[in-house]
Amino acid sequence: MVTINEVAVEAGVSPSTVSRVFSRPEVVNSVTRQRVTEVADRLGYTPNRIARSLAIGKSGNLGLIVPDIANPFFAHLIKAVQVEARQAGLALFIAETDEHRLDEYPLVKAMAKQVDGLVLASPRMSDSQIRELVEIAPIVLINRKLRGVQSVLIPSADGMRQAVDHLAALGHDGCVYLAGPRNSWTNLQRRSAIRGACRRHAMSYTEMGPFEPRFESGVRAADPLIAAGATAVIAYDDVIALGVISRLSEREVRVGREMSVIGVDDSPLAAIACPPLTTVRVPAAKAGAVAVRLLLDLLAGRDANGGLPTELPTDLIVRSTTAPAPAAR
Amino acid sequence: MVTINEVAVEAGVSPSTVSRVFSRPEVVNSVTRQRVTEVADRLGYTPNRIARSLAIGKSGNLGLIVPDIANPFFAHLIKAVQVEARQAGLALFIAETDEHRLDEYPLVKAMAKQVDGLVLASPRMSDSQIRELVEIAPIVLINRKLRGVQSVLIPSADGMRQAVDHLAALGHDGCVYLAGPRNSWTNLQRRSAIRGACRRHAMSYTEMGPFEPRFESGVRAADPLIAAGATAVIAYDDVIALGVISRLSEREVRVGREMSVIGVDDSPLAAIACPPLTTVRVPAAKAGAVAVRLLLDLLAGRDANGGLPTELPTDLIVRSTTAPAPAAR
DNA sequence: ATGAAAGCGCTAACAT
DNA sequence: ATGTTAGCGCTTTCAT
Repeated sequence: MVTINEVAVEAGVSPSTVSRVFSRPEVVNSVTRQRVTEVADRLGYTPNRIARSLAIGKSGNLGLIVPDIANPFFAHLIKAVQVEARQAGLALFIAETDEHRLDEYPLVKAMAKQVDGLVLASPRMSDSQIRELVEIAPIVLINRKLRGVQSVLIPSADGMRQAVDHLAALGHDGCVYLAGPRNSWTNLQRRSAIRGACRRHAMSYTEMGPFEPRFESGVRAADPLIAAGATAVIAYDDVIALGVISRLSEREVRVGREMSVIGVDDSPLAAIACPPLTTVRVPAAKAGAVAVRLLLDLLAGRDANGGLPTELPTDLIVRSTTAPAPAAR
Repeated sequence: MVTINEVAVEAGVSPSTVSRVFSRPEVVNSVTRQRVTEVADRLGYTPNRIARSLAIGKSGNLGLIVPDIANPFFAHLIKAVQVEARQAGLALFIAETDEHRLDEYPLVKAMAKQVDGLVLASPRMSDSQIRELVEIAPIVLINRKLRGVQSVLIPSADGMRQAVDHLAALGHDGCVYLAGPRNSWTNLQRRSAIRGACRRHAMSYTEMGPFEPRFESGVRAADPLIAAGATAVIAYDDVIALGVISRLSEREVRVGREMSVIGVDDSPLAAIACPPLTTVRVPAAKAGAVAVRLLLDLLAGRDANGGLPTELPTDLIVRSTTAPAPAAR
C-alpha cells in the first residue's frame, strides 16, 4: 500500500504538503500541486479514508437502519437515502433488523460508532434506547416521535381519513383494520385515524392482528375476514393487502365487488395488482431524502427545522379494489 | 469521548491490558478482566472501531454495489448479503450505481479502500476496471465473468430454454426478446439461450431493445410488440414484463390469450400480477449468500471453490400469462 | 507556501 | 499475565 510518505519523498516535498494537496488543494502552490498529483497518480496513491477518519474524528459515513430491506416501502426509502448521501459525499452503511426487536439495539449501537450520523427508519426499540444512541451519534428518526430527537413523520392520518370517507361514501357500514406491528408508531397512527373516522361516520370498527408486513400475513388474514362477514378492509400496508386479495380470489370472493380492500404505501405493486389496488400513497423516497437533509443540517450545526418534526402528507389513490357495499347496491 | 487510556488509569492497568480485555479476553487474568470491564462500563467506554481498523489494517466492513436498490431482484440480493455479512460480524456498505455506467468505477474505487472485500452485482464497468479494483480489495462478482476473479453466476440458460420449449409446445412459431442493458452479462446469456432454443425449434427470433429494467420500459415496448404481430414475448426481467402486460391490457389485448408473456426473476410481483406471470425463477437471495461466503473464504485465505465460478440454476415457473398461440387454437 | 512534530485511539511485538 | 514501545496513515498547529 502506497502512503502519503512515499509520495512525499518521491515528489521531494514533505508529507504535510501531500496531505494538503488532497484535502485543501487551494492552499498549495499550483506547480507543487501539479508535481505531487502527478507523482501520486504514477504511484497509484489514494488517501486512506480510515486513517483520515481517525485523524479528523469523522468517518464520512452515514448509517441507515430499516426493518426490512425487501419491503418496497423501505427499498425506495433506502434508495433515496443512498442518493442523497452520495450527493453529500458520504458513504452509506445499511443494516436490517428484520423486525427482530431484540437485536436491534446492539446492532445499531455498533454501527453508531463508525458513522457521523444515523437514520433510523421505523425503529422498534424503546425510547430510552434511542436516547442512549443519541449520545453516540446524531440521529434522525423516520416514523417515530421522540421529544428532543429530530424526526420526519408520515402520520398518514389524512390518508386514512380519506380512505374511510371513501368507504363511507360507498355505503359501507363498517370496516376492519388489519393492524401492523404492535409497537409501530405508524400502526398506532393509522389505527387511531381509522377508528376516529369510523366513529364520525357511525361505522363499526373491527381490528385484526397484529400482522407483520408480509404477503403471507395477508393471505392468513383473508379467511377470518370472510368469516366475520366484512365488506371493507384497510390493511396496514400494500404488501398485506395484496396477500388478502390473493387469498380472497382463491376463495372466490370478488375483490372490488363483494369485498373492498385498501392498502397503504402505493408501492409499485399496488398499480400492478389485479385488480389495481386502492391505496394510500406514502412518500417513502421523500421521507428518506428529507431525513438525510436534516441529518446533514445537524452535522453542520445548523439547527434543522428548529428541532420540530417534519411531517409529510399522504393521500388516497382510488383504483379498483373498492366498490359500493353489497347491501347498498 | 472516553478512550482506552482513561479506562487504563482508572483501572490501574496499562492500556494494552484494556485493549486485550476487548480483543482477546481469554489471555487476561479473570480478576483483572473483571475490574477492567467494570470500569469500562462505568465510564461508558466502547472501542473505537476506526482506530482499531487503522491499527490492524482491516475494517470489518463489506461493500456491496448494485445497479438499482429498488428492483426486487437486487432488493432480495441485498437482503441476503446483509444477513450473511452480519452473521460473520461484518458491517455492510452499500452503493447503487443507478445504472449509470460512468459513475460506477470511481464510486466503487472509493468504497474499496474502506472495506475488507467487495461484492459487485451485475457490474457494468469494463473488465480492466474490475481488474484494477481487484488490486485494492478482494472481490466477488455476481453475474459477470472474468478470468481470475471469483464469481457467482446465474446463467439462466436452462430457464430460458425451458421458456422457449414451453412456447414451442404451445404452438408459437416465433418469439420476441425484450433485451436488457446492452453490456449486461445476464442479458447476453439470456439472449443467446433464447436464440439458440428458437433455432432448435425452428421458431423465429426477434429482438427489441435494449431496455432498462423498469416498468416504464415495458409499457413502452408493448405497442411495437402489437404492431409487429407478435404472439409470444420473453422480457429481460419481471419488471419489464409487468410493464408490457399493463400496456397490453390497456390496448385490450388479452394477455394469456392473444399474447403470451414470460418474465424472468420470479420476484414477488410475478405471483401477484394479473394474470399471474409465467416467469423464470432466479435465485437472487442464494446468489447473494453464496457471494458473501466466497468472499469470506477469500479473506480467510481459503481458496474458495478453486477459483471456479459458482453457477446457480434457474427454472421456468408456468403461471397464467402463457397460452396456446392464437393460430394454433 | 512549506516543513517539523505531535497526536487521533488502538494493536502488537517484545520484554519482564 | 502485564507493561513498554513503536507504529497504523493522515491531519494540523506552529514555525519558518
